[in-house]
Amino acid sequence: MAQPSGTYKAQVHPAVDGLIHSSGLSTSAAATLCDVIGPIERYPAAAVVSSIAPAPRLKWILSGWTCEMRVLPDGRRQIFSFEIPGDPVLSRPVNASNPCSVVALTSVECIDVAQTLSRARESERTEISRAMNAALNLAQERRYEDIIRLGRRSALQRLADLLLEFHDRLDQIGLVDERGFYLPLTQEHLADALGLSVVHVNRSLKALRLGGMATFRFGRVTQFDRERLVELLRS
Amino acid sequence: MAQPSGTYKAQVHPAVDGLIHSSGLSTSAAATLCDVIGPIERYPAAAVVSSIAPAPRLKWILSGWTCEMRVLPDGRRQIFSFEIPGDPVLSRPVNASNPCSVVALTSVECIDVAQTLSRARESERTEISRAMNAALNLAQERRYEDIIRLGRRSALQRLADLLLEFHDRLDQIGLVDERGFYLPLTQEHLADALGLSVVHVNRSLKALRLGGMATFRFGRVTQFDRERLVELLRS
DNA sequence: CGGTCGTTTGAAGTGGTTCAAGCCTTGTGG
DNA sequence: CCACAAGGCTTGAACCACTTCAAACGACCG
Repeated sequence: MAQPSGTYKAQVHPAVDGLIHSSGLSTSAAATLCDVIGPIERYPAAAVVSSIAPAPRLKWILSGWTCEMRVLPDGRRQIFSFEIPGDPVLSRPVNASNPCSVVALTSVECIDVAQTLSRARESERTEISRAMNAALNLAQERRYEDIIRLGRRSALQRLADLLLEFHDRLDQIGLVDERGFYLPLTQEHLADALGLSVVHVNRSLKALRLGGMATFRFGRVTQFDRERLVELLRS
Repeated sequence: MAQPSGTYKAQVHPAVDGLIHSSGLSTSAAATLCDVIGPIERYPAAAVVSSIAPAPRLKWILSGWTCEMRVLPDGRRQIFSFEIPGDPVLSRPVNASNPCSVVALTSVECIDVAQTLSRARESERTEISRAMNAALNLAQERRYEDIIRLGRRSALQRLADLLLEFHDRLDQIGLVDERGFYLPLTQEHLADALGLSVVHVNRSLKALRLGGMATFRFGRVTQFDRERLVELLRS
């Protein structure tokens, strides 16, 4: 799973695909990035991706899923975002004022951006760094959608909206085929992201399934009908 | 309302106070900032603070309140954030993919940050620019709290949490006195920020009032009991 | 093959919405 | 200075979306 030798193939590397897509990284800079990818950090599912240093560190996901989340005093959780290959994410040191932790949902491979950048030549360093920032910005913009989702949508719409987000993001990195896409989450994860109870997520998923709009089962989304899901958001 | 001549007095300038507080701007750089404050843009209540240029422009609020919001297809609104003097806010050109508009809630005075920076000397320019970014970052971090508010809190808690945020932010710029603070919003604004109906905001405000935790009436918050409001969030 | 975690379903309760009407406050024009 | 209009606030009653609790079922793992 390290970088390929020499030439870079877009199709085999969803993460690089994603960065190119979200930030307009040039293919030549992308090739450089592949070459200088530093020590790969690996985390098993459920591990916390935390910065050991006292300052936040920017990580870049090569493979696997993570989420940003916080556990509330009463034990309930709020998930703020999900990261897939090609996404940058800020991992912070664990302390009281930490707004969120980054948690691996599957086994995860990622790199430390600053560390990898230090291995690149000056010229490409700035371009890659700019691209990472652009991708980070894009993630920030998504938060507006998150807030609308929580503030002004019904349970069914929240699910539809989130599934659409997953579909479109995974599609950009080539992880969607005609049969659907993998979604390594439990219903509880969806509940914690959408501000709903697990039970109600279950019922809403059933409604989506019976309505023929999307089926989420065994970690896979199938029967995904983009048009009708979008339609659902307009009511 | 232009900058004072020569010396800078913290007490008379809530906006500068705020920037110092949120970003650790040095008092000398703050004095420079006051001196170079560029053409002041003025907007009446309900006006849209939009960038005429095709690119987003960073504005810095001198006086008055604004909010970031979006109107949904069905006419309902979602308010993403409120800005008070000393806050930076990104004003975007109006177009279809615009995530949000900045709207003046009172009459507002602000400056264009880039324009003002161009009037400062190199050395102070970087420091002021860094401070603006730090303040912008702080606003970003607040979004985590916003999401928890919407995702995992009851109506009463959402109100308590938002009032606490207002109180603490206004306190930092010296806009709270022992009698309380001004809050130039309608109940509908609160509803649109908290993802609730106006009617329910009204009932919840009544509950807070009867519970002796806070009274919001006629654009003023009084009887503000910080401890009990914090207590309310821990249940 | 048993245990654990995740999913599914039912029944009852509750927090928030919607609709509708009346009231209060503020601003405006006569 | 008063009358009126308009917008915001307040209240009641009915309804519905979502939660909670509880129990059973299914899939996966050692």
